[in-house]
Amino acid sequence: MKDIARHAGVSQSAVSFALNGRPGVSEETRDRVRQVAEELGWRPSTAARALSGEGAATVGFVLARPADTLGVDSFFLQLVSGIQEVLAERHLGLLFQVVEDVADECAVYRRWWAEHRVDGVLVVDPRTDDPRPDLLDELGLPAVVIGGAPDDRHPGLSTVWADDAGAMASVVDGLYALGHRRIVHIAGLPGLAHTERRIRTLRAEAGRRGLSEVKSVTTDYSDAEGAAVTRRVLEGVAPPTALIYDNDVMAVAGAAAATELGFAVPADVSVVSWEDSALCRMVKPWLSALSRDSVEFGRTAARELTALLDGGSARAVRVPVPRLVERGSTGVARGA
Amino acid sequence: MKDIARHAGVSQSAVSFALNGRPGVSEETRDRVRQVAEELGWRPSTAARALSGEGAATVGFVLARPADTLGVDSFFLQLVSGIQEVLAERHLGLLFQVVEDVADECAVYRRWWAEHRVDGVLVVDPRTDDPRPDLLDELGLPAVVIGGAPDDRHPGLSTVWADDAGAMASVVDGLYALGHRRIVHIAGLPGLAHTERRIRTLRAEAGRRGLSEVKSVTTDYSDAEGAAVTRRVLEGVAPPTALIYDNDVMAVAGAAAATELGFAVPADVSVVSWEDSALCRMVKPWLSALSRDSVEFGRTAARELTALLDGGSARAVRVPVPRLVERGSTGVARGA
DNA sequence: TTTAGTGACTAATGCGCATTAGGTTCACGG
DNA sequence: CCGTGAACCTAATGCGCATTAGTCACTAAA
Repeated sequence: MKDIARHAGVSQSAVSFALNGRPGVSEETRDRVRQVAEELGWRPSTAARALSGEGAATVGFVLARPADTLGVDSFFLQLVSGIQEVLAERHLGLLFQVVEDVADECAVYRRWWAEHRVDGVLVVDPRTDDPRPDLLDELGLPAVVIGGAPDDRHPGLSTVWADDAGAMASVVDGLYALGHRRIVHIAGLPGLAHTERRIRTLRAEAGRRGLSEVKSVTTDYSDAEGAAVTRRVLEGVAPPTALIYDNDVMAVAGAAAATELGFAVPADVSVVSWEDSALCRMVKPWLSALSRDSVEFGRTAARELTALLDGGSARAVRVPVPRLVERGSTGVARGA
Repeated sequence: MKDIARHAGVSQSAVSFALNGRPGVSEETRDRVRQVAEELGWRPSTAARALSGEGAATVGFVLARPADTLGVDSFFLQLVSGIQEVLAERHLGLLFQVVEDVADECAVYRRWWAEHRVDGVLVVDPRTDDPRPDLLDELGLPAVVIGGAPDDRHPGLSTVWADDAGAMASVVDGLYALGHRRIVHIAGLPGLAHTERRIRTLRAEAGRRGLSEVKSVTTDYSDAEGAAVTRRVLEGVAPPTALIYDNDVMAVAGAAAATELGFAVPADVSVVSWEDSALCRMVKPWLSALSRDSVEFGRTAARELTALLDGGSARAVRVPVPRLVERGSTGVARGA
């Protein structure tokens, strides 16, 4: 800025006013300063800006997953991509960190907060009994929870969520209409808010229809567990006629396992994946899947966070209910 | 720091000396200051540190991919995970950005540099005729190129690379030994350095053995193109007996396409994937794949970058040659 | 007894920006 | 002709830290 001031023949303050749209300089001078700044390729030092109270111009994103669990998962990359798109417009940086568990994640938030490193954070994989909302409230760190249900106890946090309950209800509706009465839901990690929501909804739906042979089994989202659970339930007595998998990886692995056991898909057993991706079109038959726009999900979350940073108040935003894309893996229940 | 100074009954300078291990304070005072800092949960403001010449304590990572291409790809997430692991030890942040193309990527580097936002960057997907090394040289931004071959013209850049040439040679060796003479390599994006290296090596190996029916076809890495190219080459006259795919997504899609066309794997056509992941074990038969440790790849790259930041000189590090994991998709060539 | 030296600390400065408090000039009204 | 305000600009300050240049007391050497 000193250089710009010298080149333009004005004081540093004038440069600051000119470049930040503050009053106090003539339009003429403003233009001249702008031009010089342009020529010099000047960009404000984020450090200096941050130091003089402008915030860090950075948003944090922590992914709490053991390194070996980071497998084939298109969701996060797409989510991040959407987040970026919105943040980039505002020249906000995304500070990304992978940690082992939620405790480490909390430590990262504390550190970022103490270091004034981020202006806000995006929280994923909310859990039942989650320590993070309390912490973020305590720290006063603006935050958007992605995938959590609206939560009255944390009025400071925004929430961007998909209606899992509604989606589950519609999936069960569809399967029921096809004659399915024995349904197993191969769920994701226990303790995750959306896992629990889906499980609760499935139970409620089953109860409503008087279906006793409907249950959920939790897993770690891996192909291995997806296949293992599939084998276990299909080898039992009165095996299910429909399987709902909480992600695409397990759905594909599960469908393969079923086929190996001699169960034809969808003649003997229908398969639904709760995540749509190229994976679902890599097996025969193609898997019916709940499709949602993860990139848009990310955009929405980022928009909520920037709104919060702009001083807006927190709110809960519901993204469209995932849509069931019927492909070849769902059909009429055997014997129905 | 002012608070700490007050609580400990010393000057701010003393606090700074004490906490940074500088001489000028007694051990007794140092301990007291440390303790007070601990109690107050103090962490230095990164902005202030950066402003007083300590660097931004941040490393940049740009992924130049159109949003819709960010599909099922375990490589990057694993790579980032490994990078993180090393950076976290040093309390270095990772600034992550997704952009459309290399031109945008260069713009991001320029901006980061001007804003003093990062101390160094990690560059992925190096290309033939890549503008990035020149730019980074010009900016004087420490950088590690991931996946590029050593490059004499940029003595300032470190390189972490895998020996694609060696791996390709060994794959061709193996296939040749199994009697394969007609081999098609379904390569990735043209222009990527490693794509070109593999193509060149394949051609050389074919030439050495006098094989005329060996070729490479470039794609965009998508399952769709993988399948399309597979169909095209298998439907031609004298179809290949072995297919080498540059990633797991195409390998799986290609294997499925081959099966659909009535080509049994591996009886009629052998399939090798250049990327190993859970995907390769989701189809029957399981795919033989070149396996490498992406997490460790990331760790190595991050270590090289931190070495550079510590003032070390640039070097080229070769990671172990990917190992071919023989599974069910490779076999003796029909008629051999 | 003086002097130099050393250990332990404080005061002062600068990093690059935003901002607040002052200045100077000019036009206009009384 | 003075006072007054507006328009435009400059000087000075602070953000939180690292660092350099002192300051002071006390000890060992001369």
